[in-house]
Amino acid sequence: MGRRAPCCDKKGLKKGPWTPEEDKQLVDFIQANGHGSWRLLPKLAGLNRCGKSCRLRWTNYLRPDIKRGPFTAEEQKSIIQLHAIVGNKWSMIAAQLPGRTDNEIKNYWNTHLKKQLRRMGLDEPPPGPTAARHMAQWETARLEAEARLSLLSSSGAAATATTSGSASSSSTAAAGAPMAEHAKPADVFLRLWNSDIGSSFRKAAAPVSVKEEEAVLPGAGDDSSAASNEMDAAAAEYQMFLDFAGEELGLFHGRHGGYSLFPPLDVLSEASLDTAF
DNA sequence: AAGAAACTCAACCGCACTATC
DNA sequence: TGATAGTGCGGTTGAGTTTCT
Repeated sequence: MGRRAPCCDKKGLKKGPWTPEEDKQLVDFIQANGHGSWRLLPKLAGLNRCGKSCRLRWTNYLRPDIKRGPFTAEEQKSIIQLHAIVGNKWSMIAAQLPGRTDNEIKNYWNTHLKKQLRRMGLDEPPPGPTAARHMAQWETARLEAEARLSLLSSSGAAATATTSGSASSSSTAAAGAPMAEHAKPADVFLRLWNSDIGSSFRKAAAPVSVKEEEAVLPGAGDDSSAASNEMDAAAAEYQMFLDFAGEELGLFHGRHGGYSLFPPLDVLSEASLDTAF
């Protein structure tokens, strides 16, 4: 497929921040006519913007169902948990947080959570010999999860077909479309997270990263093999976590972007979330 | 009080995928 | 069947704001 010309290469199209007038024009038009073809929309709505810019503005800012304001503790937890399994699939994560956009979650992750986790020693450690190993564990686990998605997708994911219904795009789900596939409020992720496997994973994850840091410090090194064993154990725990998610709970159903991985947040019991941490 | 540094987040860019012709 | 159009997604940028020195 050849490279496409950028949609905004037309001279004279406005870029940069949207004015309240432009916002109103866009909202009025979409409310009256729907967005239809994004490429045609700006012309029809009388906006001097490219369609892509209009779509972005609408989906990330103007959509009526967008929840503004700070992320709640529950949302933070969900993001962290989901990110641990699916990685930077912001649209998938957003699909589980009604009213939040992928862009918002991505920004929140990059500016708050990443930093927070790093402080706790749970995110990518600083560069070094053990860092590569630590990162490799996480990356391996993440790739495993993605491989499962692809595998299930290519093998038809028969079980999924019965529950997925409308293979709506993640952004549609994020836009508040009803998620028929989640009619049964089975808080699958909580079951996983609260299971023995989830519990042991949680216990293993934090201390290991601290120990692996100590293991590379001069003078702290006579126990490096023990630290290494613990890291292997943590990797194994995480692997079990993923296996359990994929095989026992059927968590990785369907093609990513096509179906939701988990039930929407609003079916999750707040109390269970609190006890999960 | 002022300049520098750090932070935040809306918006843009470019690639990838699907649909259509 | 290949080319093209349309759209979605993740990564990145940069202007505005806040905090620090």
